Amino acid sequence: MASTDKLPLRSQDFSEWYIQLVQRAQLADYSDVKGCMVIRPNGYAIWEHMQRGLDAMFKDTGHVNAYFPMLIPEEYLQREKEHVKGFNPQLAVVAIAGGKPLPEGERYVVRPTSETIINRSFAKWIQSYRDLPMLLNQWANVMRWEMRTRLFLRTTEFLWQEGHTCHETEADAEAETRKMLEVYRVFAEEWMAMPVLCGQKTESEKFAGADRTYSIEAMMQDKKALQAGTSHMLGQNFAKAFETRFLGRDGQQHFVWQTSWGVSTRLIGALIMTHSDDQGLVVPPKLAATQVAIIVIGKTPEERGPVKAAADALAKELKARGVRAMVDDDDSKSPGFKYNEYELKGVCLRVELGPKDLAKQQCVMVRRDQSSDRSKKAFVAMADAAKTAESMLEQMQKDLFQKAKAFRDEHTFEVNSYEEMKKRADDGFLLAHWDGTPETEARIKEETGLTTRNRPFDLKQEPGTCPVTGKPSAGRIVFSKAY
RNA sequence: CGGGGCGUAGCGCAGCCUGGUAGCGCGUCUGCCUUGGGCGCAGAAGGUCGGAGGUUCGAAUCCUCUCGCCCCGACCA
Repeated sequence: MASTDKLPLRSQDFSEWYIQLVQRAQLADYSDVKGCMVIRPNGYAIWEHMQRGLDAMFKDTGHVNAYFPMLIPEEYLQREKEHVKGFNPQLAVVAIAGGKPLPEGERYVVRPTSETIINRSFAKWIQSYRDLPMLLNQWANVMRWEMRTRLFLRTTEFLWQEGHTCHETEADAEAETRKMLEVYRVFAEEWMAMPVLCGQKTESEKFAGADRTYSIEAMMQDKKALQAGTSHMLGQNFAKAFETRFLGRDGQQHFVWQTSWGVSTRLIGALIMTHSDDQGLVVPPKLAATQVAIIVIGKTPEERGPVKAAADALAKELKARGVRAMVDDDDSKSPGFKYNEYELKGVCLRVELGPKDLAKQQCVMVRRDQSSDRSKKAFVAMADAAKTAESMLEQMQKDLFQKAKAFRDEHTFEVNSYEEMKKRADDGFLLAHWDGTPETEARIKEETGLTTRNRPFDLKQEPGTCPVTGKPSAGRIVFSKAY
């Protein structure tokens, strides 16, 4: 059993806490394949719920799913100058196939992202403005040979969805880019209960091959930032490289305007680092595999019999309401052991049911996000149990978001001098002026470890002075240390 | 590729500095006892100390080489 020792404390060593938690909650393991991880059923269950939520939102916005090959002819990658420059160092290349070495130029790369191979198809499929917009999404694995990896946050191979769309006009593509960023915001905030900043990335932080990149940025409990999703306005860069053209309403040939956007299993890491505590995993109800665990308590079979019957009845009622509930009748483990076990695994609501409760026709309910406070046990009449459980889950979803938002807001500051930036480098999100040059951005990163996250849409842009160079600044941007 | 750390029982570790033939916790097995916050007690099994070479009467311990893993950094859509 993996759960006899306590976790390291978040406040003492956040990295260690995170790694131990991921493994002890049986979400994922390191693989023997360097840089890769094994997502275990508990971890994959969270991904499945994420997929379900996201996929529904993509369909609502008119997108359809498709699937393209994992191997991309090397030559495709080379076609877009910035794209190949950005990804070349991270590629895994297939140099032998069918027992024969492939000559240079005829090799394949394992997709690091699919813009190029999808554009090959777009170029064939799209003839006229009547074929537009083309709105595709792909659920897939991709591979990027990163130097340093971290469970869920950055692994050599990862699972994601990548949306790829083609539009008639620049304005349409821009609107799509922003629309999908908004979909990500809603998903992050309403499903993951994770507040995010929506905004534009800087030139040096944008996607290789895009005109503009937008991101959602979240704050983890160690006050570091995590880029949780990106949406790219690709302009006509790939269209030109692959000759993805259409006959316009004006009777002329035009290159399509494109977007791409993606989120990955990194979101699982984000979820953990946003909500979980020293007891283990905390998962928002909308994404939890098990929302309610009912624990049967009793010494003898005579005692347990009626308790089990009541527990089963409650579980049935919960399931009828669409709540993911389970009954734990295992008498080989003590109730106390199970409390800790379910807290580690992130079950949202624990129901304790024993002979004493049954005599009073009640049960005990403990919300996972309040379980460290032992006074927060709720005594609930059995008649109301299902309804109460359901409303407690709803409340928990809201409270998790509010708590995370309050944390982020408490750790967001305006800073007005370079000294102040250096001093507060580890304190969270710093709103600072910047002269807009990559040189200054690079210098700040070098000297303080701070990187630009994005320029949030809702951050009022007022002119000021760059604290580093004293040059004029168009407005503040978010700086933070980041994963 | 730099910097640091670690390889000793299924898992987590101590022992190493100052050499004397291996120990603790958890888990496992047996029995009793327990079950509302990680039950308790008693007993038992389980190891070529990552590998190779060297020093020595004697090496987990000292020296050399080697393999592997982890953390931090550099890198990064």
